[in-house]
Amino acid sequence: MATRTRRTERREEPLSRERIVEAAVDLLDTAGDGGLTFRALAQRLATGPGAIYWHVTGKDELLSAAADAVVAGAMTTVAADATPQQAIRVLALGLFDAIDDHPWVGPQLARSPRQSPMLWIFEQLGRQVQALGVPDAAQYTSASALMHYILGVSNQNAANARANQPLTDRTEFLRAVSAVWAELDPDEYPFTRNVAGHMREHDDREEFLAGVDLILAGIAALR
Amino acid sequence: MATRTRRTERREEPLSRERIVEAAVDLLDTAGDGGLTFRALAQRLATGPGAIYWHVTGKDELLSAAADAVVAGAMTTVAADATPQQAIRVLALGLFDAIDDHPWVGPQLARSPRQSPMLWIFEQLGRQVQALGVPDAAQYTSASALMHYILGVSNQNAANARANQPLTDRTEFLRAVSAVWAELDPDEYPFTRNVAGHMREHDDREEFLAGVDLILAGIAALR
DNA sequence: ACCTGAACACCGTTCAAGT
DNA sequence: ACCTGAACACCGTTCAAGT
Repeated sequence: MATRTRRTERREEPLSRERIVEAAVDLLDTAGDGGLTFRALAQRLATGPGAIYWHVTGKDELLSAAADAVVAGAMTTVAADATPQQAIRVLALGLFDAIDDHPWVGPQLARSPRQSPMLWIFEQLGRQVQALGVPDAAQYTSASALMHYILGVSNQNAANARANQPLTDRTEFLRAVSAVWAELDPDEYPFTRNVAGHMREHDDREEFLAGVDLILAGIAALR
Repeated sequence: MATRTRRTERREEPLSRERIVEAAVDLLDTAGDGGLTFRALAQRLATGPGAIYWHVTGKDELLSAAADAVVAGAMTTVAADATPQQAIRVLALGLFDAIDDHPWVGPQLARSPRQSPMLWIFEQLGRQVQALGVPDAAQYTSASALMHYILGVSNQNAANARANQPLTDRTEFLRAVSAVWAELDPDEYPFTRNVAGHMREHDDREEFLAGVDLILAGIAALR
């Protein structure tokens, strides 16, 4: 008998929801927010645009599924012996990095109709809030504050990165923002001008975690 | 001489950036996120689609300008004799209501290239943070936490309202969410199930303000 | 059951032509 | 300077026809 090929030849694998979503994520990462097209996706999958509709109801479901996949991947590892505070920081950084890698996820999360990825994030954060010993009546508020801060900053960061692709260096980018802010009209933007200096020596992720800690301090004050 | 018409006849006013943006806001409010079309907008302005391009560079600028107009309108009134805490609550509620009235603003704010409306919100909140006596190094973090929480919850609320247009009654809607959450798999969503009950008797705007106060408590802890 | 790809209705944007 | 509207390139989605 002839030797079997070691790994399956990349021959015509059948189309599947999984393969479609995977290709969609790849296309979104590569070609950006407007790059996901049924025609481009079909070409990449070596088929016609109509074929995709057999596995997926439409573009909305496709985007939802793509966001689902990214968020699920970002939330896998939660160390069992971590304190709630540590676990929250790990979750926060995981989301921050995932959204940085997949900038299209942010806008999608809010629009999602069933918004299951957000519910999952809410659940994960809420468990840690519970473990912190927050009284029942304040648990919703606490988890909500953490989630919205985390997603808001992550989105903002991703949008900035997308808008300033030329400046790949992060410190260079922050320096540029700082310079723009320092030039603002002092009568209209006194505060923003004032914090412009702080921006120059500020590390995104540390700054992000400082915000998480601020909210954790607020939560602690509730006990 | 014939009597003059009391108010100017709505005859062919010349096209202007202002009229275009106004019509765009109206169209977005009426027809929803996908309702803003150059053809529909041109029809409403009794002209051709090409005419709009003389006053506006494209759809992105149009959306930015529309969001700008809404945010500017929401941030006008800040009482001079209010405490910083009160001023922050007023700003927060103003944004909450504005985004509730114009649900398309949320997604737009994040995407905005120059994102000037967000900078303006940041500035307004930051001034109050400064007035609270927060040390310089923590002012950025504090204003950022407030802004992202406020915009996140407001967007979420607007997205929910848009998704559940049939249920106009708010308490009815919350009851529905509560019922769905209570039915979640206890192994996968223990926390969310647990707070489902709290949702039934929860007032959106009060809950929203509770979150603002939580962050204010965190800010106070920094002093 | 699953795929193909032409066809439909619609969109943002351009541009020669008008006033 | 400002407006008109046909035309272009592209999109999501459908569907008769194939295997």
